Amino acid sequence: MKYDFAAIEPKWQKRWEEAKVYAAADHSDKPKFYGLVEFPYPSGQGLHVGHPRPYTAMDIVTRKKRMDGYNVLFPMGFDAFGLPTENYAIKNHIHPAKVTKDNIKNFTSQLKMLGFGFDWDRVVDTTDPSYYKWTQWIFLQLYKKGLAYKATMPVNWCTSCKCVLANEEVVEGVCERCGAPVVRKEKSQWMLRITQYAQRLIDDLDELDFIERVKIQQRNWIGRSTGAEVTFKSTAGDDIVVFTTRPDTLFGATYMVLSPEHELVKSWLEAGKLHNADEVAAYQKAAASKSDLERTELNKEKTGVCLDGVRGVNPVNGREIPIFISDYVLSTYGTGAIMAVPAHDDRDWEFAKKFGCEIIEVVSGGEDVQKAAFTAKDETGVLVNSDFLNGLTVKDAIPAVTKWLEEQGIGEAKVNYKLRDWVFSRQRYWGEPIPMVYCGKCGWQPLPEDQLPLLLPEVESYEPTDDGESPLSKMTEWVKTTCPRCGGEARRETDTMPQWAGSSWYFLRYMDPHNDTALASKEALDYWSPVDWYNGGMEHTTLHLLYSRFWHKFLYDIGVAPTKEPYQKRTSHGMILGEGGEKMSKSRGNVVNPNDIVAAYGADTLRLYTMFIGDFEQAAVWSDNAVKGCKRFLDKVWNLAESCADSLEHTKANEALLHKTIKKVADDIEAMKFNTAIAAMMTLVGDFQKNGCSKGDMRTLVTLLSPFAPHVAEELWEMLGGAGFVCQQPWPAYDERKTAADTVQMAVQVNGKVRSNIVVPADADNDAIIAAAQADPKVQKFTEGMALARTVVVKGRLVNLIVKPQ
RNA sequence: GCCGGUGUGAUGGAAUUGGUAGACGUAGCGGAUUCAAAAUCCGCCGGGCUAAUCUCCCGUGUGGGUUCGAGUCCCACCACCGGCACCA
Repeated sequence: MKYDFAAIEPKWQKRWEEAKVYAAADHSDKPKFYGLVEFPYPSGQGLHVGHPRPYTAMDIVTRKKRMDGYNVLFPMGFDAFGLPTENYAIKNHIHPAKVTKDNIKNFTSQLKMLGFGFDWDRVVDTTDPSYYKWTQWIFLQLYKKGLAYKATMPVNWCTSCKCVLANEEVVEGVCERCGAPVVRKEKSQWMLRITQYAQRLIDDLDELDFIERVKIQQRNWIGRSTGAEVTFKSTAGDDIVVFTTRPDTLFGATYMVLSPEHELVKSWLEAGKLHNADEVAAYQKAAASKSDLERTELNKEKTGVCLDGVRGVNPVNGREIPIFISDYVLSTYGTGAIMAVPAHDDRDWEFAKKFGCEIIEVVSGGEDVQKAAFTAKDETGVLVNSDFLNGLTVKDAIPAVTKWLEEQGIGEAKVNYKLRDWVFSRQRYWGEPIPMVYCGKCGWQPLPEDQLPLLLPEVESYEPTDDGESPLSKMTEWVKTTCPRCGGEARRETDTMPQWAGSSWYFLRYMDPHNDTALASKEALDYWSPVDWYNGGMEHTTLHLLYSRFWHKFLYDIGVAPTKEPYQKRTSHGMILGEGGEKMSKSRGNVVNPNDIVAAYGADTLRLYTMFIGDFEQAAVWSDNAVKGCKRFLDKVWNLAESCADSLEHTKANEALLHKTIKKVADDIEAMKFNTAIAAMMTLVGDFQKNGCSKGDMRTLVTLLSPFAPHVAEELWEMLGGAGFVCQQPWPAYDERKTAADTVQMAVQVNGKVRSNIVVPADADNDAIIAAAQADPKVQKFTEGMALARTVVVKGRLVNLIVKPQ
């Protein structure tokens, strides 16, 4: 018989489905294991080779867990709201729901074709009303707790998608999705107060088993910095509050800078206090019209205008100092105002040089501050020109001055975060409707929960409008409603939620996907929480991963979720690149379609190859040629199974390696080193070919192989007379004692250089090993006439003789 | 600029975490089988020296260092990739 993957694979997929071997039990005496992969966006192109890599990896992990006796939950679903579907629908005049349905169908069959052990009874679809009912429900809870609010503010506006973007969706000043320029636009938006969770999102990382780069990236994104808020006076009598991380340098503040949007500037202009009002207004206007891209590109040259008519007063010494406006101070961070200390801040220094401001050294220990700012924040700097702070190090001066400011009532310690609140409105059709109603009398009112889900209405056109309104705004009949509070005439919110909404809690829905009275039952949540291991892309670190941690913490706070954190462990895979080492893309024409590989070599070969291609965490380059090696390996296994000896005993010659391999494959799966696990099995097969092998040997091999290549493993298991499914067998036991051979080969070094090899009994003691080494003629060539000064023995590896001339 | 990551044969990558560098796989070369090809099997496959050998010499981005011993640790640099970017 031949290894006929085209017949075998569908056969076993069908049998697995019939026997429901991958269904997770709601109740079980076994320990639970919840393995999760990021659910795909069901695009029209179908699966590409990027998908199988993380899916196969977690499939292997969860299959191994099942064999280890866990009750495993390994679910799959579809994150189906989003722009591509909507754009496709617009172009082809098909309803997005229909497009989504077709795409999901296609994705499902492709995923099944690859033999993943998903529990298909638990599929979720974020666009299904029975699902988004609960997305809307969570929004209402956020609203009720004051964590969702409507605010008019400058937001990121994608000129091509005609839609608002979250900060996280703007990459280098352009839209993450389409690459079009992003501009600032004043809009009234729903916002989520993620900033209220900033500290907890940082702190709780400590308890989690996330790979370090994910933690670092999240911490950096949240961007905590500690310092103080200090109140300056203006000569016009106002308080100007500034934030600084360096309160110790207060005596060196020689001017102030307000962001162009600062409200004090507005009020001074209106009150006619500024003699150069025209110049100031012109600068404000120019700053407002700059896109993010222009802001970042122009960040080399500092610009600004000095306010003529109002000055600031430094509270520590009563000195009057000039006030500027400049767009290097952001209105959205801190208080939108700074004290400038050019001697000890690079940006202030640069600005001071350009505008001729005074530079006063208050921390000694650096070079001449007229030539460059001295910014060290450690013990190297000592305070000078600073009255009561003189002589203190920077480290000591910061708490000292903070305490003093608090006593004087002119300042206090303060923590700031770079993280901004989450802009939650999108002016598009294909998203969850925001369940809010605006009444002229009562203001914004939440929809009563019994009216959920608030269904997306059928519309004629999904086109976004140029005036920045959602397509839903044209649905006058849908928009018109009554106020839940007073019963009067009211309008529905016409913006929809962003793509990230549905994915912020989907892992909870898998625990109890058909529940109609709660997002999931308490029992299911208690049993399955948290996700034990979640693998996904690095690109979601500051988006989905952060958002869903935020939502989950909120659900924990209101008593819905049982754990503080949603995911115990997070790992991340590298991308698969095209053959040239470039990103796969349609325009480059280097996209590999999994269907083609499955047709030519079978799903097992594809699975094996995507795991063998390289280090799982590292990017890897696709190679059509190397796929063949994996197919050959499976062919060899097949041929061995057909020709092996009938005995169920292990062959003596293979025993040591067999036991080593059992251990190695198990350890490597846990460490996600799938490539070396496969290499170890290849080595074992090489030994089987050399030494011959028995049915017993082959059964063990096939069991080890089954998480990686489940179809062929099932077929061979059956062929070798195994009972039941191989995927339901326990992981083979290995015997530590049997992994050791009787004798070992050791390298002999003389002064650190390998000169020979000796074979000694595995249990030989150091003296015996040294004696054997010294007896070796090749070694003697180098030790002759020398005195042995020292020996180093590494059991089972090498012996090093250190000799000196006599 | 700041924060991460990576750098090893022709090539994808291994290396028990300080212990014989190049496992395993591709590609290549030689042989067996075949009328022939495919498939399969066996052997070779970093560089140098050599007629050929020999753990003889060199070799893990570069230059130093620590160590009996360094791909692995330390210091200084170079190149590429990713993230952030006027966050006071």
